[in-house]
Amino acid sequence: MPYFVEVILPLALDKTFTYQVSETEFHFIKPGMRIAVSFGKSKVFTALALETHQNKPLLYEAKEIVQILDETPVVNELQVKHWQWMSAYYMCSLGEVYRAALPSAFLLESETIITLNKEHFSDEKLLTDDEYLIVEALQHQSSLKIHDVVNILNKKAVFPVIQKLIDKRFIAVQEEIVELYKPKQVRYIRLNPAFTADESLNQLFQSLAKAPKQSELVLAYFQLITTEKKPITVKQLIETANSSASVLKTLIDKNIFDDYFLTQDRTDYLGEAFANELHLSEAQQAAYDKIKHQFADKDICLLHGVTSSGKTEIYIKLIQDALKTNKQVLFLLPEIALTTQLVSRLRNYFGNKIAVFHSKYNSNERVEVWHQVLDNSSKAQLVIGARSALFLPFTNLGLVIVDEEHEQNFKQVDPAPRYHARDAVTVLSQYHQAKVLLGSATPSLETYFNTQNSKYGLVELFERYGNVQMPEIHLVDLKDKYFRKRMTGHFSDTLIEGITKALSLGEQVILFQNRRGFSPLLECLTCGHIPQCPNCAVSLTYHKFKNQLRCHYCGHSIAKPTHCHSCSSIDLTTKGFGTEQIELELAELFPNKNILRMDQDTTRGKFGYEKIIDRFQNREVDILVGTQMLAKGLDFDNVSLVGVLNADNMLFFPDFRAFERSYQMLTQVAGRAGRLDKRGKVIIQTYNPNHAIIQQVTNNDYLGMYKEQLYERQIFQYPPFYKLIKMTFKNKDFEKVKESALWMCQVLKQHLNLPVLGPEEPGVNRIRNEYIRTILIKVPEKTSVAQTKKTIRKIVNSFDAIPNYRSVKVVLTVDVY
DNA sequence: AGCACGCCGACT
DNA sequence: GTCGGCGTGCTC
Repeated sequence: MPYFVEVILPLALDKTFTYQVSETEFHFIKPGMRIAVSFGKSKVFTALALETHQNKPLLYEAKEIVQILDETPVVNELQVKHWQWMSAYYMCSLGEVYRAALPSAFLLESETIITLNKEHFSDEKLLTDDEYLIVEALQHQSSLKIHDVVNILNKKAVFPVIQKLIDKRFIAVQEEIVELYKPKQVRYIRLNPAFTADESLNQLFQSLAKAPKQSELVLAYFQLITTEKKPITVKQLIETANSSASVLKTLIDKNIFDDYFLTQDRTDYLGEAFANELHLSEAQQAAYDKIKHQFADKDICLLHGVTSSGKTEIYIKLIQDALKTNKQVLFLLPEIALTTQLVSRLRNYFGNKIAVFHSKYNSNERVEVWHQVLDNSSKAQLVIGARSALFLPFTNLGLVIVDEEHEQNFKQVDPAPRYHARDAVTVLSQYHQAKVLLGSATPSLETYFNTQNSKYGLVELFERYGNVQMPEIHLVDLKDKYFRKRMTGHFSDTLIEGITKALSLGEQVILFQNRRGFSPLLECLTCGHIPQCPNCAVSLTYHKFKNQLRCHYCGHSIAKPTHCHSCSSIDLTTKGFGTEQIELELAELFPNKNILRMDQDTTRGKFGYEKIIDRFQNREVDILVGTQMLAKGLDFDNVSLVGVLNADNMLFFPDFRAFERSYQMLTQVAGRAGRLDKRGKVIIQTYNPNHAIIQQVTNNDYLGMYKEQLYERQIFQYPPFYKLIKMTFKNKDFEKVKESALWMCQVLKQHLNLPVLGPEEPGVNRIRNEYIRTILIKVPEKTSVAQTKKTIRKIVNSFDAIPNYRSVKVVLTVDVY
């Protein structure tokens, strides 16, 4: 009776695959183990075992597996269940979820390596030119990768050539699996056991009498071993003895010391928890009590606390509670950049129990955290991370905190699975019967709606920590200011006065400029020509710092032209304004002040972001200019003024969430103002001071915004009343995209009996040389979303069966953010 | 998805 | 005549 294993592959294929295994393997394999399998002609993939069985496939001969990669499962049942939900809900393959879930070091790479076959040498005259080239290359270097062969032959289709060479027995091919994960090794030192007796020890010191450096080191070793009572690292020893590696090497060569290696967890934190007693303010304590109360009969609770209300302390208290019951805690943040600040704060309370996990961590570190979570290690009782942290192999999750719950960053846009971490983690927590706390000063409409219909609990905290007052918000009417000529560049006299005053008091200023939709362009004064991206339907953006024009969609860049490409005129001017220009204007207005800019360009480096924040916190900088990055949960203690240069461009962004977003953004930015001893001030420059959103921001009227927006959402059929499923069509051929999207739209309308919008041509209708069309499907609450998705899936399948449309890429996005 | 096979246009 | 374009089918 043959044995089989059912596996998933990290590919966008919507099925499982069956491989044959031996009886021993059959009994060894457990679901959740990784198995290397060969798939297709020449590739080896890391598959994941789902189950073992003995049902021989009828239609094909199952291949044998290459090898089992794990001793014990690295993925648990709850995860697979969660992946299955994700794949169904977000309309992607299980393989895509699998690929997203595992750290890349877990998904082994296969690299075909070819070597010269020395045993069997035929006549070289039998070789074609291509074949000869390969054989010749192999005489210089012992092995070649497929990639090298591609370069040598300067063509892609190298397999036939290689195949012929194999047939002629000139070369051999081996598939080698490279284990990417190598735990970090730490070098330790110990005294040769021969010297442990007192006598031999004396002899040792005598023998070293003429080598003071060496005896010093040995002494230091004894000193260390008594104080540390644990293995001594080489680094430690050299540092303590203030010695050098060469002295130690001599001692090792003399067989006095032995060195050895141990793997270390590189995510180790050396400090200890301060065992700080957490002190909650009255308001915080009350909120904490209410959350506890809500958790008694609700699994999900929203903590709606104004900016700087001290939500973190409440989180800490709740985490402490969960950890006391030996449960794992997951803390999700919208942005990696925010983890540093938070982690250092939480370390004070949880010391070594914290593990950090996000995609910027290198693969080794991620694998370590994965193992710690899998083993329910004490080092990962609290996991802090960006959205991908929800894929960790939790076995015993007790509490999930989603901070800044409203952030759109929680939604993954590309590639599949296009999931929203807040929503996905909600489902996961149900499997674990864990509680979820969502926190925000400006909750998303969806979440707040769920508190109003009693799905979620709601706890409000309307008092700032330490009784700091909410900032006072001033509106500046730009139309009026321009009319009265009170503007200097993009600065109104009011804003300039505000900045001057704050700076004179030694306080810091934050200026916010949302660049979106309004970037500096290069325009020809003679013919009006604006340089465009050759690959995308957008104008190129001018970057003064690098003196080049860049495309924000595909990254294409050219040096700043000296002549107009259209009419050769040399009269070129920049138009529009972004952070860079604001920074320049500021330098002219306040020549003696330190100004720093924070945006995607300045935070690019490894710790670019941290460096800027650090300098600002250390008060080395007087004015910080930045984009939306500034709005995200950063706390500064000396900022008395926040200026918004133009509140309008985000207000009129063509998106059903534009108003909600603007409210959130402005409120969050405004929240950066204020100090313990002084009420903060916010100056918002706008052309629409009477706009409802601007007014609601000014009056801190979340509820007003909520009600008004909710009403609009209901009338215009948007979330939370309707679920949105977006279809995006992409192809190099403009007509093909147009026609295929139209076909899809008609068929959808026929079969769904739901509002189907489009096909629409987006504002930027071409990115990376591909034309784009979109269709939006609106699914009302009462309609079964699952059923609708099935129907859509079927229609997409028949779409793919149309020869002419096959090459059109169709991307499905469930829940559009 | 990726990849190879196979069938038609623009050049050495 | 070949190189290389992309349409087609398949992967256990």
